Amino acid sequence: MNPSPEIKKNRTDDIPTQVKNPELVDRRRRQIIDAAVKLFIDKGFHKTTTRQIASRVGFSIGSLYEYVASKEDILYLVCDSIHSQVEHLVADVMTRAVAGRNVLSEIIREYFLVCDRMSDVILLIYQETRSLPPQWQKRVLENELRITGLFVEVLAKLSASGELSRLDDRDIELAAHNISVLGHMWTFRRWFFSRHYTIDEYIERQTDFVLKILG
Amino acid sequence: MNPSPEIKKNRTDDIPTQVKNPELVDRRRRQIIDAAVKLFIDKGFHKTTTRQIASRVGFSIGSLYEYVASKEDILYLVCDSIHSQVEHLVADVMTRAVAGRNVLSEIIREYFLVCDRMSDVILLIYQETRSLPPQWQKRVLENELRITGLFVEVLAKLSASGELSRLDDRDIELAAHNISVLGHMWTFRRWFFSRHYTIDEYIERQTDFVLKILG
DNA sequence: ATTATCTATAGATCTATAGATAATGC
DNA sequence: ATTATCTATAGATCTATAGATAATGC
Repeated sequence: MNPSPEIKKNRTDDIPTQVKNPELVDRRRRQIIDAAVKLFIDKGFHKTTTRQIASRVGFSIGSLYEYVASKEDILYLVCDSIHSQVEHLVADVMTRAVAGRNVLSEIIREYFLVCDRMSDVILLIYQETRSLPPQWQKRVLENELRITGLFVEVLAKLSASGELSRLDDRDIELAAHNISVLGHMWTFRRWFFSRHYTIDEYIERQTDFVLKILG
Repeated sequence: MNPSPEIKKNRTDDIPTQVKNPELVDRRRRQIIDAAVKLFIDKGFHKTTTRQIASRVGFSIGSLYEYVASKEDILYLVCDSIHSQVEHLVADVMTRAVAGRNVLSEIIREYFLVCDRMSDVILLIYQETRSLPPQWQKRVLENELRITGLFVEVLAKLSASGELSRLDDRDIELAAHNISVLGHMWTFRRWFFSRHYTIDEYIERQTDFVLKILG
């Protein structure tokens, strides 16, 4: 999709490390992220200890601190990785959907399914973003906004081409936020919805609502 | 509104105390809640120490533990108090609105204004509910559901009387959740919305959307 | 006597680092 | 020699409680 060569996003700029070999850093940090995500989902950030993370990765606490400078660094790596996954999935959904019929319904359906699959980590972001240092908190919020921006683009295109009713920019922006958050709502009210609705019923009814607004 | 005499809800049943005088317990716990809310908003639950809470209330750490048995107790008191405030405010909004014209718009407006005013504490609930012991977590979620239930009632009434289009029960339920969460969205995306929208514009546009669905 | 409050601290962690050791490649 | 990893622990907290003290009412 993007013609420019894939830029390997490397967080070495943001998060210093004692280790020289960049591939090793990437690999180890990936291990750290995988271990930490599970523990954070399970017990939350503050109740997870750096020792538990190290031991789950399978190396010592000393080694852990060769790859990050603080526990917050790990949380940032985790949040950034989650957003990057979600963003890729959503972008993917969109390229596939614009080819078909009923573009908007298709996108909503696929996006909500992504939210359903990722619900643990989406919840984690809602709960732990505030535990980040302010500077990284800002980054995480920018990531969130970028994902909403993908919806803005699609809605704007559909509105301009007449496939949806014409709305002003701000209505489009707001509708994009609403779609994002209604996906999240499935995750943070899961304790209720998963007992009373299937994801398919949820998708169907919410799609009808959105189409009444935009259709 | 409720004909039965006001039952003073006393949390003594849930949270044991060493202190015999019930009025004193209520008063001191109110002080503890007030101090803790501010600190939790400021630094989060885990980074607030029991000592800081005690010192902000103006008594010793020893005394604090006469009124609660653990730090989690304080968080529960805080969450419960917040929900009880919000519930009262929302219930209030509704009794006043059903008298007037444009009931639904009026309710949405007033509810969103409540969310705007209470945004710090609403955010706190989203972030810290998971730090509660499971049994109390459940209580907090029930509180949330009860507030959504108030919207369900109103929508059902309006739908039955023909003031809104007829919807089945599940659409009404879902719409009630949506309204609740769109109010919360103003609080947890405040970092974005407060820069780009006034609360009045937000209310106006979201109300138009909701009326397209229900109106 | 009883109730409420305070002081002092036990006991249990947890993060982060210093310095030692092992592995790799010249 | 250089890089990566490990062990051991300094240093800093923090929650919760035991036991002492002050205040209140009989």
